[in-house]
Amino acid sequence: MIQVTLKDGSIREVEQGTTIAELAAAISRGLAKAAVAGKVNDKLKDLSYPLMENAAVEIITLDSEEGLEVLRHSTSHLMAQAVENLFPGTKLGIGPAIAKGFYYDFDSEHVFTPEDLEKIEKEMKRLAKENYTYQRKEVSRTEALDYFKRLGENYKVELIEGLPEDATISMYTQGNFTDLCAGPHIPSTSIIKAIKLMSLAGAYWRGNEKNKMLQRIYGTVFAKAADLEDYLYKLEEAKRRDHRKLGLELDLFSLHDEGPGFPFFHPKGMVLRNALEDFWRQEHRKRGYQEIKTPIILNRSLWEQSGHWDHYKENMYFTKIDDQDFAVKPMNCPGGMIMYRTKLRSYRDLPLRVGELGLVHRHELSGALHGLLRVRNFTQDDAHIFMLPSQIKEELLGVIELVDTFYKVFGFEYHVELSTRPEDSMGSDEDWEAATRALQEALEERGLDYKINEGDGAFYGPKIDFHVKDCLDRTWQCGTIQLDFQMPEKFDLTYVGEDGQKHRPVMIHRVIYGSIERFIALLTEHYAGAFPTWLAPVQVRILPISERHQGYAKALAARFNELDIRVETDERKEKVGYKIREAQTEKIPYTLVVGDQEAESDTVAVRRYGQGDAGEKMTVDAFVNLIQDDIKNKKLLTALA
RNA sequence: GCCGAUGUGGCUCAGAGGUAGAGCAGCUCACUCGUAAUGAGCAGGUCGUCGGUUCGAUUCCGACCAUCGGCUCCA
Repeated sequence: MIQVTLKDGSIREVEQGTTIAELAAAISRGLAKAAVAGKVNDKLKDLSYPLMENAAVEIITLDSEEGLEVLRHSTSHLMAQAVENLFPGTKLGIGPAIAKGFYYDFDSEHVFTPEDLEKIEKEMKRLAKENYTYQRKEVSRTEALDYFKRLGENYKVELIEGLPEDATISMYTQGNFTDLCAGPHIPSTSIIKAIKLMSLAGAYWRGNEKNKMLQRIYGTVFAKAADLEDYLYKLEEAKRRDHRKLGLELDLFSLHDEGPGFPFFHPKGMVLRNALEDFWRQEHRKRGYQEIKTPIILNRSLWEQSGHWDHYKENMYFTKIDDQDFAVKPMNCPGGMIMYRTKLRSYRDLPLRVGELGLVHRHELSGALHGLLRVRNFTQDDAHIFMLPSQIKEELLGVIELVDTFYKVFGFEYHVELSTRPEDSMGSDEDWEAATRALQEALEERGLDYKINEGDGAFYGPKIDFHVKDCLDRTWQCGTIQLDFQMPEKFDLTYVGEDGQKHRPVMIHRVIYGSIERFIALLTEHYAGAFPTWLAPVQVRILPISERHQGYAKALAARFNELDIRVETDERKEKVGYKIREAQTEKIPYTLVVGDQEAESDTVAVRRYGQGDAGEKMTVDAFVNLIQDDIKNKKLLTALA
């Protein structure tokens, strides 16, 4: 007999060789039915895995993310099986589970079409009903290689050859289909029901653009149909929130063939931008930042000095002026360096916090452009902090606090990643280590969890990235803090220390919004276009009921305008219902209906966005107090879109 | 940049080898109206661009441009 410790801490004695499935059955019938896999000493295993010694065992069901992951992975095999049945000779790439589904990469002469997806899905459903079991077989390296070589599965062969010497190589078979796979898998295909193939895409073999592009089919699967429907509904909701769609509908910005990736901001988009920038200036002023503006175009020599010429050239735009080479800035820092050098700095001046809302241009690949989220010119809410080495941690903490303050105001969740030295970089190992350690210490002192991205740092220093989560659960890098020992060196920046000698300052590059354009996109999707009052392009719209109320409406508008409340009057000869509908469509936070009753008593009938009531009557003063409080406190709208 | 799809009036979309239609928006007129669409009329497009096939193409073919979904990259 052996002892197994279950998730709840209880210990059970079972025969040696008992499988996880049998263990589940011994615990309860329900569990046996729901079980799809098991976890032995924290390692995922098949239900058929025999327990040979004392271990901690957990039964995995489809209620958990891990269970779904197993299901999704197994479904990707099922899809590959269907594809092989329908399109014999298709070569297999890889087919993992991903966040909300799975994919499989195929290499086929045949170019898959959306109609094929329907056929494949149908075949998958047919195969699922066949109730094939997923059978694991451990094989030797030679056996595995022989098998896949015989089938001409060269990608699988490449994978096997890349496996470490001591790796256990396993293959899984369901029906007529066998795939190289570490597992685990669900016991049988009949569990797979709520499936949908989603889309087709090209994907490079092993993610390397030098390799052949394979055809990737994305699909998803859930434990039950209701979950799948819910997921599809959320995708629809996300489409409704798409900032490209809302940006057009709300007249915020536009993109044109004449300037791919170079957005045009409309008056309403500018109001939003300016509100974000005003808030930014205010918060930065409070924290001792100064603001500067450096040129867009600067001489080649500067970019050579900064290292951009060597490390960032592919992303830059160039031009010639009077026969000399110039570059359009892709970053603001070199300009900031020049600024620092305009006078002799003392240690008493440090830390020097210098902000710049700087317009940068970067050549992005045409296929990467995406609304305002990925553009070719954007405004970074940049700042460079020049400081003494002893001030590093405190300054880092200051920036982290600032980022947190900002994101909280918008109600964004975020997570943090730390990126270390990339291959193409400059500087000494010691500097990089010191910089990385400083970032790490600041994060730890702040008590923030973080993920490490090896080799993902900027070419001049390691960085902390802040990733904001949007309504589609996509994450976007917004804020970033980069610690830099290189630029001060390259530009020979100095300060005079207490000892009267020149010393080298350390520098931080950082952004909070990241890019104003991207941040606007995120906000648009996050709020579904219903911006909180402090950001709303139009905060109040006044609707006179008939022409004779226009005078009162205009007088009110003038009053609000004086108070810096963004107001519009809808004087069209339309019914109130029509105007209300339009105001709601435009997601204006406050709509004021004014007729005889209001005009006589200096009151307004207030209707808030998304709250379908007739609106409460209040005096104009009371309304002013209400909206000013709303604006001042940057209140989030509570109503849904 | 790469793979695939798409590209028709401001917006959403229909259409067919013979030289284009709808709804919304816009404009005009009537209605002066109390919380999500009043009615009628008018106007608006060299069907992404450039070539080719054809008696004839916006419709078929090719190239290019842009957009969309991914890959790669990144604020």
